[in-house]
Amino acid sequence: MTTTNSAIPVTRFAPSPSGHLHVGGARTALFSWAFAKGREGKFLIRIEDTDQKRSSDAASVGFLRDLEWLGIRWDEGPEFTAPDGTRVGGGPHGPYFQSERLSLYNRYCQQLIDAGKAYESWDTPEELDALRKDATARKEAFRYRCRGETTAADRARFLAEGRQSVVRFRSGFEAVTIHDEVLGEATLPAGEVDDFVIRKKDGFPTYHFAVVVDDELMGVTHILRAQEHFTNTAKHILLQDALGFRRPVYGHLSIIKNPDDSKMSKRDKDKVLRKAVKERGLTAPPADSVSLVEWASWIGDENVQLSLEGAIALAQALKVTLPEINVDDFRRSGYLPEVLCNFLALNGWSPGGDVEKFDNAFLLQRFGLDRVMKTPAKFDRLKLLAFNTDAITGMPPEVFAKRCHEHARQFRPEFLAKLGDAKFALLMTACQERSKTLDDPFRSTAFLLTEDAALEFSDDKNVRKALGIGTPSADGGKSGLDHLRAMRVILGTVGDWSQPTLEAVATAYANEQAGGKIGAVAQPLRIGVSGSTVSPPIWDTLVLVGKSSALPRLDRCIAWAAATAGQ
RNA sequence: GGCCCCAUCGUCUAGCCUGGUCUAGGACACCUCCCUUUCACGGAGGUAACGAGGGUUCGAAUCCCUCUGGGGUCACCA
Repeated sequence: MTTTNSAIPVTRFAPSPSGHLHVGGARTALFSWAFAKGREGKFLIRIEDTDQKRSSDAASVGFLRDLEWLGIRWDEGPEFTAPDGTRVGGGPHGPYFQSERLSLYNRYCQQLIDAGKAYESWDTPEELDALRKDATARKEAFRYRCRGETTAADRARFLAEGRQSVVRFRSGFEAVTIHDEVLGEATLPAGEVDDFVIRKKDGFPTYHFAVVVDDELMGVTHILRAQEHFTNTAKHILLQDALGFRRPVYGHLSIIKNPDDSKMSKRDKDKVLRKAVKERGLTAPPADSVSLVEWASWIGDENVQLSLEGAIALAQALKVTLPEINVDDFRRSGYLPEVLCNFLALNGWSPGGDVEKFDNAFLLQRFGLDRVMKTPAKFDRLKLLAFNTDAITGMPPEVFAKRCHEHARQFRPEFLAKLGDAKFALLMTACQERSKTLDDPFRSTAFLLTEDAALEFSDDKNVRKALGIGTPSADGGKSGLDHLRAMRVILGTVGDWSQPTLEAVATAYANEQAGGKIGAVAQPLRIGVSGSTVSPPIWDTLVLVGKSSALPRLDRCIAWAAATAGQ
C-alpha cells in the first residue's frame, strides 16, 4: 500500500442524491471544505447515485443550493449556477454522478476478477436469507464466504434457471487496522470482513466499490465522513490494497443527535406526524392536507416519507410543529447561513479556549482534525437561536433590513405587497432588536395582513386583564375598556398619524386619566389594533396599521370587549 | 448478540496527549433581581459536571485496569 502524501489535500463530500441537505451532512461538508480550503487544497462533490431504486434525476440535487447558501463552494463536481450568477462545478475528473461512471467501475471490477480477487456469486435472496437465519440461530454474526468454485456447468444451470450473479470481493482473513485521524487506530479482527458484494446484479457497483474507485481516480487525499462508515473503512482498505490504490487519510465524524438522544434524521418530521396521527386516531387525511394516494402509501409503510409539501400541509392541519432538520428548514425559519455554519462547526469541533463565535474564514484557517470531537453531539436549537439572535441584533440596521427584505421576497411576499417600502422600513426598525430570526418581524405581525373586519381578538387572560373584562379594576378607577373608548375618540381627531404625535396624545391622556401609567393606555390600544397583547412598540404598530385601519379595528374591539364583558 | 469506538455542568464544550497553576473555565438553557407600554433586548447575581470502583503517584479530570453507560456496524442502501 502507498499512503497519499500530497502536500495539497483534496477532500470531497459524497452524498446520495436528495432534495435537501440535513444538518449532519452539512457539517460533514463544512468540515471537508474547511479542511481543504484552509490548506490551499481542493474540495469536490460527487453524487453517489448507485441505487437505482432511489430516484436520482438531476432535479434531486437540491442540496447543492443549500451548500451554496451556506457559503460552501466546490472546486469540482456537479455544475450549478449560484443565485449571484457564479458558475460552480465541473472539473477534469467528471462525470461526478456515479451512475454515469459505470464503465470505470466495470474495468476495475474485471481487473479484480481476472486477478482472482473477486468472483461471481449466484445465490438467490432466499438462499442468502436462509444462510443468515442459520447464523442467527447459532448466535453467530453472518459472514458470507466463497462457497466453492462455480463450474461451467453450474454457471450454465444458474443461467438456465434465470439467476443473476453479483460480483463479490474475496476479502481474505486478515485483521485490518484502520488509522483514523479522529478516532485513533482501531483493528478489526481477522474474519470480520466478509466477501461483500462489489457489483450488484443490476450491474451497478455497490457503495463500497464505487467510493474506492472514485476517490482514487479523483485524487482524494482526505476523507471526512460520518461515523457510521467507520467499520466500512476496512472494506475500503482491503479494496484499495487489492487494486493497488493509494490510501487516503480517514476522519470519521460522530453523529448529531436530537435532544431526546435519538439520531437526528430526515425521518424525524414523519415521526412527529405519525405520532400526532396515531394520538388522534386518524384513519383518513385531514381536509386540505395530503392526497389520499400519498396518505395511503405513507400510512402503509413506516419507511415512506411524505413529500415536503405534504408534510407541511399535514403538520398545519394537525397543528404540530415540524422539527427543523434540513438546512433549508433553517433557511425558511430565518436563520443566517453564517450562524448555522458557526453553530454546526461547534457541534463536534472547537477552536479551543473560550472562543465560540467565528465565521467561515476563521474556521477555514483554524480547522484541523486533531480538535474534532469523538463523541456524538446533541443539536441544541435554543443555543442556535441565541447565536442567531446575537447576530441579528448586532447587525447594522440597513443590513438587517436588506436581508429581511430578501427573506420576505422568498418566503413572505405578502408583506412586501401589503406594506410598501416606507412601512416595510418602519417594520424593520421596529422589529430588529426584538427579532431572533429574519422571519420574526413577519411571524409576530401577522395582524398587519388581516382584513380589519376579520381581525380576531384573543380572549385570554392577558387581554381580559388589560381591558378589565371580568375583573373590575382594583382601585375602582377606569378600566382598560374605558380608556380604549376615550382614546378611540381622541385618535379620531388626530391629523398627524405619526409616532411622536400619537405618543404625545396618549401620554397627555394617560397623565390626566390614568395616573401617568402609559401602559394602561398602550395595552388596550395594542389589543385593539393587533388582537393580542403582543406586538412591536405601540406607536410604531399604530403607524404600521395606519389610521384608516386602526379606527375601525378599535371600534370592533370596543364592541367585542363590551359584549364579552357583558356575558 | 458478535465486532469496533466513546465517556467533563441539563446541553455544546475548554482542560486530558506533555499529571500539580482545576476549591474544573466559557457559552446556551434554567433560577433570582434590575430595566420596561406588551413581547423581546439588555444589566447584575446564582444553581449546576470530571459515570462507578480499583490501581500508579508525594499528587489524577488528566496515566493503567475492571465495571457501568452510550454510540456505530453487521444489505445486491449509501
